[in-house]
Amino acid sequence: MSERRSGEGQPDKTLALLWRNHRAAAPAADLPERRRGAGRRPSLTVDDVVRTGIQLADDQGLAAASMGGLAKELSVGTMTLYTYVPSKDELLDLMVDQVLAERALPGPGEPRPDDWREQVEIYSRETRAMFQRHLWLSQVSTIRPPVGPGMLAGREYLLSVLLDLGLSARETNTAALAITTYVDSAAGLEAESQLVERATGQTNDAWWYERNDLWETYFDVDRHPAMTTIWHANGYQSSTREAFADSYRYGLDRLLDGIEASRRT
Amino acid sequence: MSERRSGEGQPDKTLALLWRNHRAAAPAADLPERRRGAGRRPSLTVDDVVRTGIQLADDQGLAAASMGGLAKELSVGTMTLYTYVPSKDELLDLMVDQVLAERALPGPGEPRPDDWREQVEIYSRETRAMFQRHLWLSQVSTIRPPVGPGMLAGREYLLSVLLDLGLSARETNTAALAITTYVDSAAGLEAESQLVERATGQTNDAWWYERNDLWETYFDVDRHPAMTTIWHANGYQSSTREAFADSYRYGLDRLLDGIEASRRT
DNA sequence: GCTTATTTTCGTAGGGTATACGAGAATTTG
DNA sequence: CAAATTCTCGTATACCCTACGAAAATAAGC
Repeated sequence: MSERRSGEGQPDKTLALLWRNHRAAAPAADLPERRRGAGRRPSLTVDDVVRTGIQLADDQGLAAASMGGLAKELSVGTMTLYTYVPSKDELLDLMVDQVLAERALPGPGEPRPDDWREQVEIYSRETRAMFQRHLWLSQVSTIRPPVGPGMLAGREYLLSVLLDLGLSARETNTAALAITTYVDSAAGLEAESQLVERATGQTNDAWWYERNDLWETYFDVDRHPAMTTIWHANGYQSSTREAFADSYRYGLDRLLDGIEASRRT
Repeated sequence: MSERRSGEGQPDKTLALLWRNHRAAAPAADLPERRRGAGRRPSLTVDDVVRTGIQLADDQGLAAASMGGLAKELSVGTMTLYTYVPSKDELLDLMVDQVLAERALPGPGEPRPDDWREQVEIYSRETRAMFQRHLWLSQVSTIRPPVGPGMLAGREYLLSVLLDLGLSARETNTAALAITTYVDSAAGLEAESQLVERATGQTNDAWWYERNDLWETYFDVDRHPAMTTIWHANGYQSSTREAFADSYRYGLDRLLDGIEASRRT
């Protein structure tokens, strides 16, 4: 599930916004030649808009972070926002990169655990926590991610962890992609699960319970022997939440087992 | 990324629709006491609506499968559709379960490969193919899936495969969840990727190329040594599509390696 | 053939979304 | 004080879902 976030007009403009607070490689004096002095004073900053967007989405859901809702929150006209941000899609990019950057991932040279698996665990933990803080992230497509400092820091960290495994460069990159796919997707599903509970005011367990009719009326034991076996052997977790947590842990551990084993052959 | 699909009013009604073509466990003569004979003749069937919805979403995107668009396609008034389907959300449930059921997964008693990994491969292949045929699936939330024959068949198959591994019932279920999470998510991302390409008329490779500025203007080598290393060692795949395919294969294989290894200890 | 019961059909109305356009307000420079 | 510049934001357009209720179609009973 995902939002649209289609094409942007000016990649250069977008990049400038994403990296607006990084003087690192200073922009080539191209855009910033705004003749500060003339003209009406802005009443907001880009950061104001982005911060409010995140806040609103956190508190009341992504839908509440509409241009109209945002404007009301900031006490300005809707169209005023377009002075600061080219479009809703770009604003979403800015919001996403901002929260991606929140993750406390050790940078180059900073101390980190010796064990590579524990280092992956940091990525996993921080990413899950990020999704938990910002449930709406699960509704945003990551196919064309914001190419900003936050996203790059995440990729850098995971690659730096896997580089030490001594795999080929290609394999290292492939492994990193596989891990992010698993971790990000699973963390996203977990967040989405809670989002649905909040939006509907009904726990997922209650939702399943409401469908008890299924087992009595429609479920055919002959057609579903494996499910029946698992059921009778008490194989189903007691709650949806527990099932999620168990499978997340299990899947990540087995994936890392597999990667570790491939190193020794 | 996902659509809304919030609460449904009558779970019983929904279940009856989902299982409408399965006489297996015949409904308790509760709803079907429609006094066929009196009243105006319906001009459509539920299957017509569902089929057209899938077709429209396949051809023109999920947004085209709106109630209005659907009605136009069927040459009826928009509100007429509500005779056949209680809401848009329920229609989506029906569409999803229908395509889930399309997967050619061996049922109980039907022949299948000896090797369990090859059996998992069938699940993986069929699921990916399903996403490819119906790219819009990647935009639909699976947190509260349609509890219909299609979804149940998928779960049944995967559990039946893993039951033979001799793990505990609980672990078998957990492993199945981990595999579906990985396969469904990765296949969904792949589909979403193509969807974005279609929607924007721009390949993902072209999109990245458009952002070349990043590397020249903003990318800081000192802050991203691992990415730099991978880059110089030619570790990046030549295309987004190739990177996807590689990481999907790699991740699934390592995950299955890990599961297999856990069996021997 | 008429009445009555039943079912399907669907127009209208209401509240939501993003954003193109252009006029007007505010501010500094010359 | 005029000119240049920049920010502000009302209006209009074209979608979305669906509650409501009136009208149309059909069959059974008499």
